[in-house]
Amino acid sequence: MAKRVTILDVAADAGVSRQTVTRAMNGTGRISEATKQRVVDAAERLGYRPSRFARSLVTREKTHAMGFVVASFRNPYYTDLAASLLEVAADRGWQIMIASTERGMDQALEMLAPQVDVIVGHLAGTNAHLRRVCGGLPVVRLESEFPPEPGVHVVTVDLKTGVEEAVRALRERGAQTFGMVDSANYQRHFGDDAVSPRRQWFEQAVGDDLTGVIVGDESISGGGKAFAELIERHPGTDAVLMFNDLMALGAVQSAHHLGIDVPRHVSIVGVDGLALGEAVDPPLTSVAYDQHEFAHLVVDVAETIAEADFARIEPIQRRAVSRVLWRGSA
Amino acid sequence: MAKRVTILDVAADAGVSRQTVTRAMNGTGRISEATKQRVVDAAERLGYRPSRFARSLVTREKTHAMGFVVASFRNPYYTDLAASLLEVAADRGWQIMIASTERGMDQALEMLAPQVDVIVGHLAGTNAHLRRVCGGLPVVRLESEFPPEPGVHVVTVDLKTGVEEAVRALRERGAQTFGMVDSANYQRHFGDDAVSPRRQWFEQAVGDDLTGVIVGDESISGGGKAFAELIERHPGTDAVLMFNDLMALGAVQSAHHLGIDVPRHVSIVGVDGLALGEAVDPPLTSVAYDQHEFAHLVVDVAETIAEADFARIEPIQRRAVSRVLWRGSA
DNA sequence: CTGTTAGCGCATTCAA
DNA sequence: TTGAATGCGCTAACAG
Repeated sequence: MAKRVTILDVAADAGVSRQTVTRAMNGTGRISEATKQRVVDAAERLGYRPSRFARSLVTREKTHAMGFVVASFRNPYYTDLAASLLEVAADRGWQIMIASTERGMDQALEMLAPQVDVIVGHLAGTNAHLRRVCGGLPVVRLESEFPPEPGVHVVTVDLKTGVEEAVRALRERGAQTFGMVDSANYQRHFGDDAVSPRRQWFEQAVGDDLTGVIVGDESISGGGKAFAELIERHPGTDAVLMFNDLMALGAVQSAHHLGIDVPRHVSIVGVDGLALGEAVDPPLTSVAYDQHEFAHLVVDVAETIAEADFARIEPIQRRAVSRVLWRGSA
Repeated sequence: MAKRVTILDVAADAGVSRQTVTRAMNGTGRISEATKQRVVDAAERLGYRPSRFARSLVTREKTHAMGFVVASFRNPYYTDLAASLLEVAADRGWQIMIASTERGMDQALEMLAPQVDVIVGHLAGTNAHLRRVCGGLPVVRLESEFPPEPGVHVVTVDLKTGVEEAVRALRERGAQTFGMVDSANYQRHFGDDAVSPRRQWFEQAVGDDLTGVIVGDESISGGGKAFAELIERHPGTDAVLMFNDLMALGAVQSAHHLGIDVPRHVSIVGVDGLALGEAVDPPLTSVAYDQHEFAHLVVDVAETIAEADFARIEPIQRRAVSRVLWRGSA
């Protein structure tokens, strides 16, 4: 492995001091065109590339880096969110480094931690565990049910309001009986008796008009299967809340196969407001959060942490609003 | 802005030398449990966080970082590719930093360049321009028609073979007349007379059996519109190649609206093999490249560059194969 | 316009 | 087990 070409090598080769090399490479003002050219040529010939670490060390780089941890980029929920975060972060001078937890969350975090100033993501595990794995790095948990604490901040979405709004509006449109497809993940994590928050809000909102709740896999096909089962077991249901848009996509497909007219016979409402919802027929109505607002909240928190120079500060909690995005399926 | 807490502050607070702090923080062997605890406590109290730049500078970090430039994360083509790249890169010890060119390619590159060891992406512009903007950083162009040159390497997909295979197989299945929907982007870039490579390969493969080619926007709706126009102008067409899967999705939707049975009346073939193609009905047949293989080729190139210590080396070119992924639409 | 000096914050030698 | 020196590669500040 060849020794690294440093600024000194270039300086020697060009017969100048290292400071002159810096000036030539960075175009920082006062330098004669001739020597600049000589330095640039030498650098090119030697294949010189400034060390980003050394440079950042001395300039105390003004752009910060955020590590974004996602479960999987195969899931449009995460890619949609990543798209918004990428846009907002770029506008506000933040870099995004991404890692997926498909090979294990701890491994992803260990890889990311040395490279970034703050970790952001839908993280599992206790706050204490996260703090340990992240090596003292500030963490921003997304959609976490754990309360924030020093070093671990939280950004969530108030889906409750959106779910209530959806139920109210569906009633106004004539819906009288409600069903829901919940995610199996929740029970897998917290036990068979556990009831997901979304389901709680929904059951509270519909009261006695609930026909039934079926649990399904968090995927398109899982949603489709669970929806079919729900309709079979509770044929009178005329409005269904799907745990999220991915599952709702499967429900729309499933309804199509079963010959059920959506939304005339059954209204289908998803959660998240994914762009993908527009690609199906009918387009998906969804309890949507504003991804752009959400991304801004995340960067807000990161910015606040950065302004405190990444020292210990009061834990922060932010909450984005949600509202029903009426498209075609309800 | 508070001064940064350094290792010296912790050392002073704990009443030890800085090396002892290093040892305590990194768990590097010889240190008594008592002093270690004292140091860790002091670090915690002061909110000490090691500088990743200083550390990387001195340890010559073994994990490299790759800057991945995409046009937009709203486009499933890029998110699918990013997912594969993320998986492969993680397995092979590479970090991925992502930036989108929605706010301008040069801006994205300038942001990325100081943070990574190599730039990868679907880049526009001349090689010379890229080299300048990237500040001498090695570049890997994806799907580029520019030949590689020192410092600018290339990874492409051999779609020609896949397109030929598709036409041959469609003929065997009875297709006699062929149409195509091309992307308007190509002509926008290279002038109205320009013919995209995909179109060239397709026209060459179908010969006299071509009914027509319509140009459309590179989007779901653009594909749908162009497909409808193609069928209207050339009603006899019984097999259509869509420029890519995104446009093909629109074509399937459009056929549905027009009451055209796919694939009985018209076969539809996309290009890229996106996972999204499985979510529609009928699922999309596509000239697919193996994203996993493609990602491996990209990391191969990056690895080769890294092994040469990022010095000037012979330009590299790699090419992934493609084959037809028969699903339901053809 | 150019060179010299002095760090940035850390880990890796060495001694003690 | 701990401490003292040294250098990673670079740029900022001050010379000249």
